[in-house]
Amino acid sequence: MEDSYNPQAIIEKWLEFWEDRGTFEAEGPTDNGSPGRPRSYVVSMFPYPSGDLHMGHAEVYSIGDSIARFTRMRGANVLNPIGWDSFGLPAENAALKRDMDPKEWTYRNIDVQAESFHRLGISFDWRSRFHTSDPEYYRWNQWLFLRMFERDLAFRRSAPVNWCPVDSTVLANEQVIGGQCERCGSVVQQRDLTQWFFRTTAYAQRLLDDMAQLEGKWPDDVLAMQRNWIGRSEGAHIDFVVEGREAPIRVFTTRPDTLFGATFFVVAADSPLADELCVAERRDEFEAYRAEVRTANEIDRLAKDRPKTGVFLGRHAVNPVNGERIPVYASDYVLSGYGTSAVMAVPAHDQRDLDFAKAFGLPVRTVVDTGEPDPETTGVATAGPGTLVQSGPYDNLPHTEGGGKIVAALAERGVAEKAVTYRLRDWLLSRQRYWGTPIPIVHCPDCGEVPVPDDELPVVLPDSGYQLRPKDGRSPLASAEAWAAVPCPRCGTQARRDTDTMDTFVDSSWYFMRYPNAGYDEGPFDPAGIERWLPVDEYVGGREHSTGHLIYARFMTKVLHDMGYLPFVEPFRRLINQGQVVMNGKAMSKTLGNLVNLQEQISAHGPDAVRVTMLFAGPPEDDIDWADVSPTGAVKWLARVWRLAGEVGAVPVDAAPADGDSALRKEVHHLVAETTTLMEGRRLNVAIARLMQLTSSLRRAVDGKPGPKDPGVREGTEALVRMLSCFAPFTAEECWERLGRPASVCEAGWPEADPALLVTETVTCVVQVNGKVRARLEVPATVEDAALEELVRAADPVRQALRGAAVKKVIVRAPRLVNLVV
RNA sequence: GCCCCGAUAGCCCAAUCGGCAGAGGUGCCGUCCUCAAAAGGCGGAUGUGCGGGUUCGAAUCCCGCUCGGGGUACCA
Repeated sequence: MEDSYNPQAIIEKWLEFWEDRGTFEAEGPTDNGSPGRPRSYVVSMFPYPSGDLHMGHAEVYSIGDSIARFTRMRGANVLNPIGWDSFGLPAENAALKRDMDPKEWTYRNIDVQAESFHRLGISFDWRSRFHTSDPEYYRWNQWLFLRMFERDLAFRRSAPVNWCPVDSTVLANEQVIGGQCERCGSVVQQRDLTQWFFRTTAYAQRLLDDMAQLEGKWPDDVLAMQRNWIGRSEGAHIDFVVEGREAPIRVFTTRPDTLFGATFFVVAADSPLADELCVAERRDEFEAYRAEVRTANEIDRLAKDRPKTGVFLGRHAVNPVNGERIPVYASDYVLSGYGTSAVMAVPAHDQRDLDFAKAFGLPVRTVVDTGEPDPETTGVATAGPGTLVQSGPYDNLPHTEGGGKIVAALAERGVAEKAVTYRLRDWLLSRQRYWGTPIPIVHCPDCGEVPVPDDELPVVLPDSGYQLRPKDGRSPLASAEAWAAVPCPRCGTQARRDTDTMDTFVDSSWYFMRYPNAGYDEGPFDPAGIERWLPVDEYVGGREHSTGHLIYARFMTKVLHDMGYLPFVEPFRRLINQGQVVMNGKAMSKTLGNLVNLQEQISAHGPDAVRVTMLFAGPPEDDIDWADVSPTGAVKWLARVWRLAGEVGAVPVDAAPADGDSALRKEVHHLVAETTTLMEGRRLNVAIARLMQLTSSLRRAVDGKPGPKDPGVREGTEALVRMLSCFAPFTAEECWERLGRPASVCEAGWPEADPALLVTETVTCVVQVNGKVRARLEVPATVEDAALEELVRAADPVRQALRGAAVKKVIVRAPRLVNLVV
C-alpha cells in the first residue's frame, strides 16, 4: 500500500473495475428490474462536442453525478445517461477553417469528450449513448416533423431572416453582432423567406398553466423568465373601419378604457398592411421609409431612446366609439410580429404614442384622470389607474369598469371582443445550413408540399456534392443538385427536396426520451422505456436554456402527449441550474479564451479534487470564480480522509459499533443525519462541509480519546467514506479498500443514522434579558415551558443578570430559549 | 425602462420556524512536531450594504435606498 495519497495513481484501477463490473449500469433499462425497487432518472443536459470538455462541463456533470450516486446508494435503480447534441453550426465553421468534413470534426470531438468523461469518473450508463447527428437518431426528428405536419403543427410561412448582402448568405442570430455580419462586418438586412415553423403559439396557454406542476421544483427565476417569455396579456380586440377599405382593421389593446383618447392609428412599417394601405401620393415617401427601416433595423434597435419615426399613409380610420376620423401612420415602433401589427394610439396614456404624437404634432387627449399633471405639457404619459373623463357616457367611471363597459357596448355591435395575446412566437425551424436534420418534404410543381413517406426515412444528408457556403446565398443542400432532385412521392413528377435543415433545438426537445433504449428502431423512443423511466426526475443544466431549450422540450412533450405517445405533460420534474465557472470575474468561452483548463486542473489535482472543489465552492446555482476557490484545499482534505482510512484500516475490528464511544457515535450519527438531509435538498456544498467536519472529529478520535481501535471510529470512518463516494469516487474506493472492505463502496449503501443516537438528553438554553443573551443553562431536552421558567428564575447567573429588577414578561421557547423582559 | 435574484469575517461561503451570528474552506498569525523546512496536528482574530418599521427578540419579515448579477427590450 502506498504511503502517501496519489490521486493520479488510483484512476486506471477503478475505471477498469467499474467497467468490468458494470457498476453504473441501470438495472434492466427497459424491463422492470427488481420488483419494488424505486427508479430514478437523472439527466444532465447533453453536451455539444465543440472540443474537449471544459470547466463548465465538469461542473454540470459533477452535480448530476453526485445526485445520481447519492440516489443509487440509497437503493434506487438509477439511470444516468449520456449522449451528444452533435448537429450545429460550429462543425461547419470548423470544417471550413480546416477544410474537412463536419462529420469528421464532430465525431472526433465526441470521442475526446467521451474519454474525458470516463476519466472524470462520471457514473454514466454508457449503453444509453447516442448522437443526434446519427441518421438513426435524426430519422426520428423527421418522423416527428411529419406527424406534426399532419396535424398542422408544422407549417410554412414567409418570415424575415438576417441577410448579409456581401457574403450573400443567411445568418443565424448569433452571427449578427451589433447589427453587423460577424464575418465581414457589413450591415445585415432583413429579408423575407418562406420558412418552416412549429406552432408553439397554439400551446402558449398550456405552457403557462402547466407551470403549476413545476412550482417549487424548478428555480423560481426560470419560471419567471418563462412566464415573461410567454407574455400573456389580456385586453380586447377592437375593429377600426379604414376609409377606402372594405374589411375593418383589428387592433389589440390592453387599455380599451382609453379608446376615447385615440387620436391616431399606427401600423407596422414592415407589414403587408402598411404596404396595402399606403395611397399613391404617399408611395415614394413610404417606400423610402420602409427601405430605411429594413436596412438600419438591427443597428438602431440597439440604440436607446431612439426618436420616433414614421410616415402618414394618406388615409383615415374611424374610431368605433365616437366616429372620429383619425390619421393612419406607418412606423417601426409598431411590431409586425405581434398582435395584429396595428395599434390605436392613445398619446395621453402611452409613452410611445406620446413620443410619436410630439414628433408629428398630433393631438393629445387625456381620457383617464390619474391625478397626475397633463401629459401634453409634461411629455410624460399617465399610464396608471384613474377615472374616465372626456369619454362621453362613460365619464366618472373607474378606468377598469369603464373599459369593460366600452368593450361590452362595442361587442354588441360586433366590433370588439375581449382578447388575450401572447408574446411567445411560433418556433422558426428552418436553417439554411448543412449540418442538421434535412426537412422531410418534397416540393412538387403539381402537388405542392409532399411529405416523404415514413418508410423512406431517414432522408440522409449527402456526403458529397454540396458546398458549405454557396455563393448565391442558397442553402448548402440546394447546391447538392443530385441529392435535391427527386421524383414526387405522390405523382412521380420531377420534384425537389426541401433543402433547409432543422433547428438543433428540435434534436434536444425530445432526446431524453430515447436514452432508456437508445437503439430502438420502431419509433423515436421505446414505449416500455418511457413507462419505466420518464419523466426525468432530476434535470441538471445551465440557466441559459431557460427560455430556449426548456420551452421547446416542454412544448414537444405536450405535443407528443396529445398524439397519445406520452402519459405526462411535463418532461422534467425537478430542475437544477448550475452557475458558470469564471476566472477573476470573467466568463470563459472560446472567444474569451479558456482561462482555466480542465485537463490541466485534473493533471495538477486529480479528478476527485477538481470535482470536490466545484461542488464545495458554493450552492450549485452560484457562479464559481476559480480565483476564489482552492483545489489544493480539496486535495488536502481527500488526503486527510485517505490517511484516516489507512490508520483505521490498519487496526483490527474487535467489537460491534454499539460498543463504541458513545459521544463519538452521537456526533457521527448526527452528522450522517444532517448530511442526508442536505443531500436530499441538493445542498451539496454544505453536505461536503459536514463531511469535512466528520473527518476532523474522527481525526481527533484517532489521535486522542477513544483511539483508533474504537469500533465507533471505524463505524464513523466507513460512513464518511461511503458518503464521500458521491463526490470523490476514486478516493472513496481506495479508502474503502484501505479499510479492508470489498469493493465497490458504491454498492455499500448510504449510511443510516440511528434515531436512538440522535436524541440528546440535555441542551443549552439561552437566557436573554430584554433580548440580550445574559446566561446559558444546561437543561433537559424534554423540559416543559413552565418547568423551564422555574429553572431559569432560580439559576444564580440569571439572578445576577437581573440584579433584582422586576420581570414584566417572560417568553419561553422550551428547551432552547427564555427571554425575560424587565 | 421593466422583471427576477443577490449583498454575512481579508476572500469563498453556513446559519431552512424570527431566538447564542459561525459549520466548513481559504488566506493571515501563533503553536506543537523537526537540526531546519515541507507535510501534518492544535489554537486564534476580524462582521450581517445603508435608512426606517414590526416584534420581548430581526442576517432572517415589511417599506424606502445603494451597489452587484441575470433576463427582457418599443409586446400596444
